[in-house]
Amino acid sequence: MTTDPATDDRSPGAPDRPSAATLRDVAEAAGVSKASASRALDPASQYVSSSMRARVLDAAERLGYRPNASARATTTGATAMVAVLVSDIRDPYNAEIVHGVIEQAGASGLVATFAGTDHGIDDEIRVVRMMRGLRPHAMILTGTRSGSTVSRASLEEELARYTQEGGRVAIAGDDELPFDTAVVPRRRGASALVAELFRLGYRTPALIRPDHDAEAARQWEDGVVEAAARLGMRIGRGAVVRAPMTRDGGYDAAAGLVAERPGRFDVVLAATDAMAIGAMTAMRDAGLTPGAEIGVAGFDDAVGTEDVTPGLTSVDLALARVGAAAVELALTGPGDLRRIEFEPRVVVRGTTPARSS
Amino acid sequence: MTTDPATDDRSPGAPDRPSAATLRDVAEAAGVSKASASRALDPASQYVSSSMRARVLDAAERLGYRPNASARATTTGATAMVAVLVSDIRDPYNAEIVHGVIEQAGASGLVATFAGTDHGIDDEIRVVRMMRGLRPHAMILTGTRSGSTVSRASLEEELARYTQEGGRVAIAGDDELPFDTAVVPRRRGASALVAELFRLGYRTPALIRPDHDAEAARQWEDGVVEAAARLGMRIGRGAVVRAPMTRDGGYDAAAGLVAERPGRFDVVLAATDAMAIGAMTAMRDAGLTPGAEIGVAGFDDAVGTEDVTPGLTSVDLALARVGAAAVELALTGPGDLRRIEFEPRVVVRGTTPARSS
DNA sequence: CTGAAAGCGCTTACAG
DNA sequence: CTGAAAGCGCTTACAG
Repeated sequence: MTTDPATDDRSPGAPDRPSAATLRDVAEAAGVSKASASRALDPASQYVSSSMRARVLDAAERLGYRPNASARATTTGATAMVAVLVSDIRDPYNAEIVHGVIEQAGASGLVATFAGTDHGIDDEIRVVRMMRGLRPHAMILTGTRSGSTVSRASLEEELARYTQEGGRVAIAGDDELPFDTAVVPRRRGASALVAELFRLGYRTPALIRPDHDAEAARQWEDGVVEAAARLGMRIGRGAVVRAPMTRDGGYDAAAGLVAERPGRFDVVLAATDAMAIGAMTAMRDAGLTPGAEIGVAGFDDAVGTEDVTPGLTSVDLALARVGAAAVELALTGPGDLRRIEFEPRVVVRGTTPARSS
Repeated sequence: MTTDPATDDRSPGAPDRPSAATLRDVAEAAGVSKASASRALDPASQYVSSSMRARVLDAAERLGYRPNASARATTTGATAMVAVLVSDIRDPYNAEIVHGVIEQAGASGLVATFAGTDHGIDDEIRVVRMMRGLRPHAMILTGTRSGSTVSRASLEEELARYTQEGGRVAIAGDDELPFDTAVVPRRRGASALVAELFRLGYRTPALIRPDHDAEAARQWEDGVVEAAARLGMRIGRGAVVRAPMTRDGGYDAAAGLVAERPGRFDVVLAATDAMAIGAMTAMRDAGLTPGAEIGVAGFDDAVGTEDVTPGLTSVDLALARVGAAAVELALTGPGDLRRIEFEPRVVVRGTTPARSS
């Protein structure tokens, strides 16, 4: 953080730029003053004769005029833009949130500007600094961040600086930073899933969870365990298996469960859809039909849940809505530390038919 | 295209914005003129005494100064920004390209600005108009576009307008618009895969291709057929099956092949990894081990190829590099209608062991 | 090496 | 309803 401030992002050799049509061009073409042209172009402006407006609009159309957003921004002080900081756009989870952000921003007349922060929290700090120069209306952070406590403090400080300048910050994701947050309802979703399975007649779940301790995994497990306890469902000692968060991880874990605990569970819950799909295959390979003897449910309803047979029961976390909600929070500020959390949607498919208990 | 020009993207009620530190603030704090402060902050500027530069840098750091990118842009004429138009960020294919774009833009000191164009080519035209106002250095278009010929002409016209204003345009994807293009090497990749399989001893491929006629699918099939013909591999009449472009589509197609043409093919090529993974399951269900009796290969090496057992042979299209290359093309213009195409990488895994023919 | 001045393309009081 | 003028925060010749 002691690197040269403000000196690192000069643009590279800008080509000589032929001129685009300018407000003055439009004004001249329409035979009016720049001030009038500006007003005529502003739909919100009241005091404009419709005849002049028509002439100006016509001239603008003819010239292919597009107002220079930068000039406008230096006049008004802020850019019609929301900046999005996303750890990795290739993660389908982030992509879904980002999609919601883009849509909502567009609906609010703002464009979304991105910067990747693949390289951890320090990268994120750097990006916040850079983005500040753009004077966006808001910054949306998404994805989980890892990094030292020191880095986290620096990040918060940099964001605070931005809010002091009038910027708005909102988080789309986990509830871990002191700003307005659209929370991904993981815990709640896991609980809702378990409640639905209970209603369908399931009583003895087995769990396949990631072998790392990410916040997301913990929330899922907490949600499952909490609902199970509340409803009086038993989760046996050996019924929680850790495995790599992949299809094969799910396969191996389920294979183990089927071999070692036959008859001791009536439904397998996996922390991700990919793991659940692996588990389905393992069950097939063991001579079981997913859904027939034992139910299977995934989580996140992101990919492939409808592509398998039978369809995989899962939970739709409405991530695009989370992204959109973050934008709304940011744009309707100030109101620090608000929380928005959607109701996740349990999607019951063929892998969890009702039990005739 | 006859809607009000230039009147549709005024920003919503901008909050009263407390002031951010400004160049004048820095200059005053350092006791120098604005001009000097500006130069001191510009690493490329030669004529600055190091003592003054130090004082200015120090003041900037203290004040948390970030140059106002908009003001700079209105002075220099262009924004340090590349605009990316992407049809759907949730598509992993697009996400991968976009990732490359973000990285490369960042490396060039530019930020990437996005707009989604989910709603087809007309949406894209609208977005180009809007983006023009931002005066980005370049616009990168990615994803396939569908739309009428009229719409396509309008899009080209709008893009031409942008280039006349000094903007640069590059395409990352299919070669279908008259601008510099970083081409996704689908056809070439399919050919390379077939050649590699030939080398491994395979002689009689069966094909599973999507049941729709997207350009991407056609290129894959062309690449396969061409290489097979060149190498003298036989593709029987009934050996090309069309199926939905999903895991289950691949499953059903492969199940059919195994049942109807036993012994008539030694490797199954699927147009996507998802279809190939479905095909693997179908083979297992038919009592075959993928790779043992019959080889399997996917395409695109996007997701899950390493998560299955054995690992799925596939082709890495290096989409992130395609995205990065598009940025480079755009930034090193002008040079109309250049084509860059990378060598795709065939990734041989367990599903296609060498045949002891 | 440094500073005063002009200018980038807008918007917005302020006077008509 | 319309226009002349000032100002937003920068950069860049132009003179020292």
